[in-house]
Amino acid sequence: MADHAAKQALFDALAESAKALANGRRAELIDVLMQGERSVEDLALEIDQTVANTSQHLQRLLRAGLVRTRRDGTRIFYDLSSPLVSTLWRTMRRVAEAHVEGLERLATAYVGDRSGLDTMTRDQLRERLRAGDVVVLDVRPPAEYAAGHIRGAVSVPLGDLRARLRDIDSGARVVAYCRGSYCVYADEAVRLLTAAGRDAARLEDGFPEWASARLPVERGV
Amino acid sequence: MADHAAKQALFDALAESAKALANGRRAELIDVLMQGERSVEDLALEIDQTVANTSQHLQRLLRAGLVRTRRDGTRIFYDLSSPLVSTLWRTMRRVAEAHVEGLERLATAYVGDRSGLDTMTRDQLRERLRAGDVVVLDVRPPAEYAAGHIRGAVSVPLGDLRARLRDIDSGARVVAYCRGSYCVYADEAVRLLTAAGRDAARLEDGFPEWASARLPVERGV
DNA sequence: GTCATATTCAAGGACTCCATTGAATATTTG
DNA sequence: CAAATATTCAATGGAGTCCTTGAATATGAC
Repeated sequence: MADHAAKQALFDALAESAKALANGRRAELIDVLMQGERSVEDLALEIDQTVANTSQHLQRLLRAGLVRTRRDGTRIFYDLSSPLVSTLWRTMRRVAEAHVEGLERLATAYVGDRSGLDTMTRDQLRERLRAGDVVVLDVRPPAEYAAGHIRGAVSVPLGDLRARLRDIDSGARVVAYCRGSYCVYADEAVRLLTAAGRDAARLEDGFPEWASARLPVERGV
Repeated sequence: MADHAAKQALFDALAESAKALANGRRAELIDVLMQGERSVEDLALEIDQTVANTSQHLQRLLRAGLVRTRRDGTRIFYDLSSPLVSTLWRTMRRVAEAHVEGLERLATAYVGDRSGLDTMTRDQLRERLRAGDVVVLDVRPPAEYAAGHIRGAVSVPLGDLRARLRDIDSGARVVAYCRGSYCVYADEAVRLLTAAGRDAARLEDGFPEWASARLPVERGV
């Protein structure tokens, strides 16, 4: 049969993309990059690491081919190299959710108690959008909204929500969404809205899942 | 905002399944297990490692929840814990194929030159099966055939093929398949059949892809 | 109970990974 | 050209990974 060395080299190479994702910080990076390209410094803030360390992780992802770079003046923007990478990370998450022991406990330790929050699935939101009786709020940072958002959604970054409460039709049902199920922006938004007497719910997952399900999206401001 | 430690712990946990797959030998193990459950010794032979080392890799996969075990007398059989794991490994392979540098070179170094081999896609084979004008050979070990095979396929382990040539209708078009595109059994079979003057081709991928595409399968002898 | 077989455990050395630190490089601004 | 900013590089210590080796454990056969 074929020689063992060649087989091992092949499977070592096939495992390369897993190695690139086999680190919590790099997983966080991929997760953020699913919302669109980012500069190194920005990513470092996002994952609470030094710029030097973040840069090294990014280069590791680059060597594995999972991300690509673009220079703009003095800044370098990293982005996922293809939608396949989103798919891989999403699959990885699903497998972890199904099989990694104690994950649920860690998730609630991070996102807190969600039992008081009303939620809505993608399908439910799609129905309401079709009916037109819902206000959809994108509570992510403006740059992420600009890079792509649910069609018809309004950009209201979490920090601006309180000030802009009066702009939101007080009779309407409000649905907030953000980066995904492990993102707490939408939770905060729903709590604030509910406390203000509004009828609010969060989308169960986030924009990447909406987009990858090929539901209607828009770009720009 | 939420504390960094909890977020890091969560993403470390999400990266656990990636860590489990982040090794060539463990990748080989998952790849073999996609054909069905196996004993430790059997798996060790398959990946050319000592039993002790194989056992440790298997336990790592077990801790990550990707595989499960079943005891039968003195033997312990390992199996994938869910079809999700197959999906993950298949996705990882696709990403590596698309993004890992030099993978193609390593693949041909292992499987050899396939330019002389006639191939057939899943869709083409499905058509021919519908028309009924094709003989399909499963050239994997008998245990893998028994665990599941393409409906209508005949089990002809590679080692038995030469002896059983006379049993194969000499006028028919023959399609051989095995574990997948990185498996060389079907290549060998097609070369042998072609050399014997038969009209032979290999299925581009293998049984797991056929099954996960929900095409007709059978189990048993 | 003893033996054979299959698997796991435990310890060690070589290697790689990770976060930190401080310096080096590249680009824009003035 | 000098200064400021953004990113990368290089070196370090500590932790984790991987394979090897030899011993320990568990089950079934006799």
